[in-house]
Amino acid sequence: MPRAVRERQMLDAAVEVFARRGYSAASMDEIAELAGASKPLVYLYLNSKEELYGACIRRESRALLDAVQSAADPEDSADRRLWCGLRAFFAHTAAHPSAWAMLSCQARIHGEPFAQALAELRQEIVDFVAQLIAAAGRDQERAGAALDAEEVSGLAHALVGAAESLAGWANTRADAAPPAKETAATLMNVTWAGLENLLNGQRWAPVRP
Amino acid sequence: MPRAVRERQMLDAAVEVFARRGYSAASMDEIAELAGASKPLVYLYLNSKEELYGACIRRESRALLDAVQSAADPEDSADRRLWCGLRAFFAHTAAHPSAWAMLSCQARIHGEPFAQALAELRQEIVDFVAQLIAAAGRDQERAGAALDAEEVSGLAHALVGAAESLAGWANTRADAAPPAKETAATLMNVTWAGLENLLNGQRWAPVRP
Amino acid sequence: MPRAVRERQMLDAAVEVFARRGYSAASMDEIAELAGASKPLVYLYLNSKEELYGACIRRESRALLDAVQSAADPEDSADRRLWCGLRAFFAHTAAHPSAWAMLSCQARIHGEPFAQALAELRQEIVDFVAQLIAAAGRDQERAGAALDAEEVSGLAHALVGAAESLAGWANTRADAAPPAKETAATLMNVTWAGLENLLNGQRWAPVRP
Amino acid sequence: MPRAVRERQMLDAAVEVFARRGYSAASMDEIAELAGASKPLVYLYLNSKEELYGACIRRESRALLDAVQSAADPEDSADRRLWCGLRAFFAHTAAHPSAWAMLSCQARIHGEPFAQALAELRQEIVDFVAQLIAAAGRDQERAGAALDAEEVSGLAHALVGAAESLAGWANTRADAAPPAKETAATLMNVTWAGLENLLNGQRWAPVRP
DNA sequence: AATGAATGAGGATTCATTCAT
DNA sequence: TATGAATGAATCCTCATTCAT
Repeated sequence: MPRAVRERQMLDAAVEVFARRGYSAASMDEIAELAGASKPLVYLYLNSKEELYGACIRRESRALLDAVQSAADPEDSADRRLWCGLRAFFAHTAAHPSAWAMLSCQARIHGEPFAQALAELRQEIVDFVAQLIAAAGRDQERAGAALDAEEVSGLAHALVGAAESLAGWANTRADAAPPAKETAATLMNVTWAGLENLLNGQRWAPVRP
Repeated sequence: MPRAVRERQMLDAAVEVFARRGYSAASMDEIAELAGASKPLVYLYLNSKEELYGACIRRESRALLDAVQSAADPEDSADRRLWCGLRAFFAHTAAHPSAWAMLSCQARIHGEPFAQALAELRQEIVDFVAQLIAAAGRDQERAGAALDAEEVSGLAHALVGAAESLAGWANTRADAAPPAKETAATLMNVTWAGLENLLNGQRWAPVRP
Repeated sequence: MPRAVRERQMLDAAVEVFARRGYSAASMDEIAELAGASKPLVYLYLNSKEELYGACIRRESRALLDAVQSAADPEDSADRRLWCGLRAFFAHTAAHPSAWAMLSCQARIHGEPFAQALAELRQEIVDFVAQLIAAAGRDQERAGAALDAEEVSGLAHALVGAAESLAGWANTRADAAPPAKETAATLMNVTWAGLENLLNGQRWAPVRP
Repeated sequence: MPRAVRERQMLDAAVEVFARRGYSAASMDEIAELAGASKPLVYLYLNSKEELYGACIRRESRALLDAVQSAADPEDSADRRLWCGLRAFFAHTAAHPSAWAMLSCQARIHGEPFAQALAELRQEIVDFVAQLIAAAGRDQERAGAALDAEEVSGLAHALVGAAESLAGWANTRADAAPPAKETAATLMNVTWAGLENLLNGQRWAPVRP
């Protein structure tokens, strides 16, 4: 069996196992067995548990980022771009549940190796969303209402967190998961109006009872 | 040193270490050392790694839930209740970063023991938010616009995910973390307008370009 | 509670636990708990696991030896003395099953401490039986047929082994254990005729087919 | 070194150590060292202390049973069969003293794992002997004197116990152990006459002085 | 391209034992 | 007389990793 094929099988198996168990509880034995190869071969191709994990993360984050970024047509309006990106995001996470479980489950553990790689992926997504929000602000053509970078970043984090949460929620109901389109709509429903208001300078404020 | 005190020290240390490393990578040695006690004593009081983890999770989820639930005055309007709950949530997670790291980091790993307990905590929070949303719908007094349970659940998940993400984001900037009030405001800004629209029967829809 | 009483409770508990688990698998915790005392007290009175075990063995072997030896009236004929000794043996082992389990189960493990003490007890019993056999030989008043010491020792070992085995067998059928008298009769039935024959110079010999 | 060979070395070492120390006091470290292998290898091949013990017991009981059962020619008379079986038994236990020590030492400890397996081995031997006794009864062709099953079982237990005891006795005098043939003769001497008497309906009875 | 054989290092857990009171 | 608090030392077991073939 040619090396490239074997290597892909190994990564597939590793993603599966890392998703199921987490990094430290995953065992190279289980991975090798699931990959249908002997452990020395796994080591020959991928060197160590840490590198294997790194390779999994790189492969899966690239795939997810590609899916999201290529879904947003730069010609479109900001809300359409966001909407398309979200649809692509939910479609991808639903199509690759193990990959998403691996990426999302340990995104914030600091001790594990490659926590940084995971954090970077997350940052890239957040940045992408932040750009969309900023672009929407420019579409609005109201320089006065411009949000500061800090605030945009916060909004992007909120949006991404909501998306992650919805992706996980959708994946748990394996039987009757709502289609990506619907999940994306839910999220647009909750957030877009608020974003528009913000960009128009309207803020929610607590009403003294 | 009396047992109760020691036990609390141990739980504190364990929360710290579980947060730093995750369940499986955490070692009882490290926990015992951080607690300033010997390993056998940890076992004497808390029986096993699994039970220790369980005790940590129970203690910290209860504390977080209490903080959030007791912050919302049932006499208030729905948006005020949500606002107060969020403020309490962000204040608590900021005050107990390790606890929040422990609770949030592994919320979705399935293999670990107590994944279920974690999932239940999350569900309780989601339910709490879902109630608030439903209550807001009733405040609106428009029976016709009532959202179905499924949709409310989705919205709640989105909101909770956004909150979790913001809490993590706030905690990473230890130096200049925004105050809970501000973070809560950000989240209300993004979501409340959308929720109100929904409750009024207005939905966001993609505009064909 | 006076020391003597407590000490007896401890020995009782220890015999029970040593019988159930064997020396090394028995834990001082279990013994202390069963004795209804704290571990430090056990150590105060009995010093160490090894000494505790020694005390148990001494107490129980002395009791068993006393029972057997005091049952045989030196005025009686050899077979009566043997018969009475066996009855006493089976009665005692049936009345103190834990003690017998403790004494018999590990009689031959060499590594354990006090294996020697156990071996000595066994030797004392064997010697007692050997004396009876030798006495029976003298009763027979046939100097010519005298068995050599070696052979007598072998016979005694056989008899004692048979008795031990029967005692264990009787103890396993807790519900319907045969009375000591019957067990003793079984053993006399199998062995006495053979012994008499031997003392008369008749030996069993394989018959070429 | 091929796996089969290594595995045998491990079993040999384990039998040795279990015999010396008993199950719970035996340490996997000592076994591995005696086997000339590392501990992980022992675990790789034999899974756990418990399974290793089980494997030892199975191997050694099978060997002993085979030796005894194949020694008795079914064409022979009952006493010859018994005699041959005993000779084989004593020869085997003398040739494999560790195995016999392991099998006999803990035959009656209840808590240990595999106590049942040991008990079953013993029962198989007892049953084998019981069959011989019953067969001897049939040879006698005196239906009237037939012993009931219960009594036969008791006799078999006595005989087996005597044999075990003699085997242990023979093994302790490593220097000048009597040959198996002699030990077997001793046992036949003590027991066969009694058995024959019983089968002829004659019982020993205490004589009132 | 592929693997059976092998291990050093480390982790969870238990236990006999002691001290301060 | 009696004990709550505490631990050093072992023990079972697992895992990432390598070598010889």
